[in-house]
Amino acid sequence: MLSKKCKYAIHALVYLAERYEQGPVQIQDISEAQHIPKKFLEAILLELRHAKILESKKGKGGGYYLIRKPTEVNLMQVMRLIDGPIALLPCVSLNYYHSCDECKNEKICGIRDSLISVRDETLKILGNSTLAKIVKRERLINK
Amino acid sequence: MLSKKCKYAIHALVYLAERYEQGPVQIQDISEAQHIPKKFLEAILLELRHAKILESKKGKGGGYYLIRKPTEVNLMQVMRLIDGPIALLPCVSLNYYHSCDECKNEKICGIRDSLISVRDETLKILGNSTLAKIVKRERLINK
DNA sequence: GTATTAATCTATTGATTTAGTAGAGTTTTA
DNA sequence: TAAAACTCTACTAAATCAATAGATTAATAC
Repeated sequence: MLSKKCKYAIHALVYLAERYEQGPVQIQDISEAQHIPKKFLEAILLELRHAKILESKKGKGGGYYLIRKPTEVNLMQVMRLIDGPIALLPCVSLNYYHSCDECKNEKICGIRDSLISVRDETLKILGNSTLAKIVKRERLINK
Repeated sequence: MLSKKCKYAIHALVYLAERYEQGPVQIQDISEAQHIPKKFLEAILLELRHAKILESKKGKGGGYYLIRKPTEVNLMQVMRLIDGPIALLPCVSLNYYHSCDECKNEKICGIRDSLISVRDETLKILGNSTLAKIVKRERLINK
């Protein structure tokens, strides 16, 4: 399961993608529209800024905005950033690999095969789910 | 990520599947072979018994054994039992569904589509990963 | 029928993670 | 220089995870 933090991050990013290249959006605005606790959201947006997905502007007229194209930000990136590994076990993780201490020999483990398949299928779908596609989908539904 | 509990459960079940219809296996035996803390393993095996996957026998010559065919127990069942939902959000879960309180309208949510795809692909792979197949895989590797 | 073996049940615990909150500080703009 | 808005540090309550301890019950062998 994704953490609430991650779900909030995705919703905030989709919200910002809808307003791409339309100037900074205030935390308050996102917080109210998406029902995300403001202080919690502040921390999340900061993290996305540090990851160079967002940029911010201080002072009046300030706020947050996307600095990558909505076609270039996907759910795989966001989930990895906020929640860490996508794989179901550390020993099949590409970005957060470490071996299971209780396994003597990883090569002999019969469950890794299945978990590698799950990982690869999941990454394929999430890597393909860009903010642009999500925004498009929501606009289609609303028509 | 799977909990350690779930990983332990899977390893214990694979161990018992290797010994299917060969009489009860003691907790101590599984615990040592798979490097699982004994007391923790006790609780896990009890849970698997309550789920009617295992049965136990007390006293001398006692232990745990599979009461379902290894072809009829798969990773999807075990993960759901021990860790709960497989879906990435409660609002796309088949067995543990509940709506996101902050979403006004689920139909309009553009991220659900992707998460439903992830869920379906994951279930397909895990549902197909039976203990029998895992045991077979390990035997092949060992040859 | 008693000793031994092995699962069962109840309960508690420490560490970590999650989901926030509080409040002072800094930067920008009007 | 006041107001707006992000930034940073620190703290906290609750839940979950990963066990551990110890007394109890049931089955078997002798």
